[in-house]
Amino acid sequence: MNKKKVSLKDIAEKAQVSTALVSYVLNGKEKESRVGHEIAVKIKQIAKELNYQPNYLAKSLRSGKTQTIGLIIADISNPFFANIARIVEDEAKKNGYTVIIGSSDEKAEKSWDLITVFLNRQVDGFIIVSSENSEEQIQYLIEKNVAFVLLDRHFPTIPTHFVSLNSYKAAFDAGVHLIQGGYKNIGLIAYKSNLFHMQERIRGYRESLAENGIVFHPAWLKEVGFDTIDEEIKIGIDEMLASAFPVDALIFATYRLAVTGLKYINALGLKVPDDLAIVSFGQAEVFDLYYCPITYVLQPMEELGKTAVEILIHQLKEPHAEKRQILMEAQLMARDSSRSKAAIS
Amino acid sequence: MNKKKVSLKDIAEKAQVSTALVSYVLNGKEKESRVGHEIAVKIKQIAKELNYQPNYLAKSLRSGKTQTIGLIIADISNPFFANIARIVEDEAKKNGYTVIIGSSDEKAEKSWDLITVFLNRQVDGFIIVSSENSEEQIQYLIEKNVAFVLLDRHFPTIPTHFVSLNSYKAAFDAGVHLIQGGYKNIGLIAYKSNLFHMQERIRGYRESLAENGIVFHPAWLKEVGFDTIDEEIKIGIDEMLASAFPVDALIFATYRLAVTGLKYINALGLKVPDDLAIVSFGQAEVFDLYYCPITYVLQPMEELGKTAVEILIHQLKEPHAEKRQILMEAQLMARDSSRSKAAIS
DNA sequence: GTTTTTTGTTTAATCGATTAAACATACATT
DNA sequence: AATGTATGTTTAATCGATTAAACAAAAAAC
Repeated sequence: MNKKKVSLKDIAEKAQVSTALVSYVLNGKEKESRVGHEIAVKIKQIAKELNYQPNYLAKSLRSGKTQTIGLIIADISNPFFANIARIVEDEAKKNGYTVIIGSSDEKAEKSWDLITVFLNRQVDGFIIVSSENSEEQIQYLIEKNVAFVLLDRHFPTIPTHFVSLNSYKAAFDAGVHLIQGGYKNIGLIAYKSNLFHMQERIRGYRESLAENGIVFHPAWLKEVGFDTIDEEIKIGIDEMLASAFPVDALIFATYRLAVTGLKYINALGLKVPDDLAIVSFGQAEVFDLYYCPITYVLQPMEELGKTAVEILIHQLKEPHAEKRQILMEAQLMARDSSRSKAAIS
Repeated sequence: MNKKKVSLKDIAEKAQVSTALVSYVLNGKEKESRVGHEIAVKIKQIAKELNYQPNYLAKSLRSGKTQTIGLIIADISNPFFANIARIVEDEAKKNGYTVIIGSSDEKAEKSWDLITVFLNRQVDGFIIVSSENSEEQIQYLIEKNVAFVLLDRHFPTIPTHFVSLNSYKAAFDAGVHLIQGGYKNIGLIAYKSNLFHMQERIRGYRESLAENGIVFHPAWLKEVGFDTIDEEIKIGIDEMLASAFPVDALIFATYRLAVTGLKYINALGLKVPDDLAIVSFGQAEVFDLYYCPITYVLQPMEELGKTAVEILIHQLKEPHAEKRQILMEAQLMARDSSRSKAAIS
């Protein structure tokens, strides 16, 4: 990284003026600072000639702003989050911000680390997809007066800005969709997590049964641990199928659960949807490629990401505006994996 | 972002010494700068008490180093690159570096943008997955004496550090594998690209045929444009099947081509591998989930990513060491989609 | 023809950390 | 006692940009 970069001073010298003038001109403050017109033109010309690029570090040091956003996501290897990351990055760039991304891998500890590192890097604010038990981190940010928005997951008891999905409604719709298709014994595989959005998915599912007069059986709900999904999903599916009321349809509460579950369903030789109908949260190419396209809950990723950026940037400008809390609606994309029982020969 | 941060000066005042001493002590230079022992202890203690965190901006401005790496990948929505990104990030962090990621979406223009933005942000160096026709960018970096490593793709005519895959060998192996399985009419779907790794995949494929006495037919090779893969793949597959020598096996040169191609193969109602055997580059969950697990070329992602970081960091320490150019070997993971013809009933 | 205003430009402090060089003691050497 | 050598510590410049305040010269006001 050689070739000493062009600095304000270089321009100043070449134009035979002080750096102050150069700074005023290049920041469009000629008017307020009443810079002479010819000089202003000259400075602009020299700046262009030398291809001057201001030094962000110096700027940031002075201003206390880095024009950088820290994005902490729960799992970069999940295509949903990878996509969100890309959207956030694009949107931020449009607004003159750079994004630094970190993946917490669903671990509160890693997310603490990232917060520390990013704060050290003087990010202007955060967009966070929270992991379980990270409430104290959020409290910490609030106390420190750091700007942030929660994305995709939020804590109903902590007043923060957030943009997430109406998980209750989405799960409810998924349940109703299956019931209307003639399925009666509907299972749900979710994460064992106290995260609000997960609890809401469970609640929505149960409510869909209740409201349609279907008695819920405990074997139909399996909550699996993050670190043991492979084994637990197998156990869960086995139990659902072997129960006194064997399931004929199954909802997966996340993309990863679906992928793992479907592998096992394949291994068991079950035919979707004849033996088992499927609806899943999250979307991905996988669902298209499956021999029987998978019905899924379409999350408005583009909007989620863009809105998060928008809220954060607005917050940076007006730190004390009231909290914006947005719940977006998902859309159920019905495909073959949940086609009506009547339609199955 | 309130609560004025603790600075060196704060510590200095509290300890009644100059900032110089504080700096020496906290940077472990007590010995060289012969700082008094009691004072050193006192300073450390106060620093801990106040939970002092140095200001990276100031440090960087002074030192000219930001401890930041710019990672430019070709496509963040491709799980292969998303994974690489994660590996690079982890490895960099272990070495005290932060990574800023940008996706060029296979466009040279976007990649130019990213280079400019990242240089402005004073990254110490780059790890780049080049897009087509970006040679001049590479030349520019060389001229500017910027540290960088090419990852996964390189330009054989430009002397740079790089870590990539032995694409020729991998494609050759894929061809041989199919031939040994009894397949004789083998097609390849690749990108229409002058990128070296793509040309090498084509060369390896053709060589595998040639070396086994199979006459290559032009209809067997389809090169599709980045922006028109959907349509072109359909055309390509149609032509391969309708040709005078209809293919009984197909190699996809990348993950994305495979996903798109398999969708079409599904739509055509072809059975893998009975009607058509498949081998693909890249790996992903999709390949496990397919009704018939897909044979793929396993790239040593972990090593690719780690080595790239290692080379870059070494380069930052010793800018003039000779170029390290590494070609790693892929491993063919044989699965059902290419099982031997003899084994098919 | 002073005084005041306006216009145009420079000076210097600042952001926070680093570090060469200067300074000030104490101790050792002859 | 005079000089030299360690041992501690402070001063001040530096990285590059911003900006309040000081300054100077020209134009307007009385």
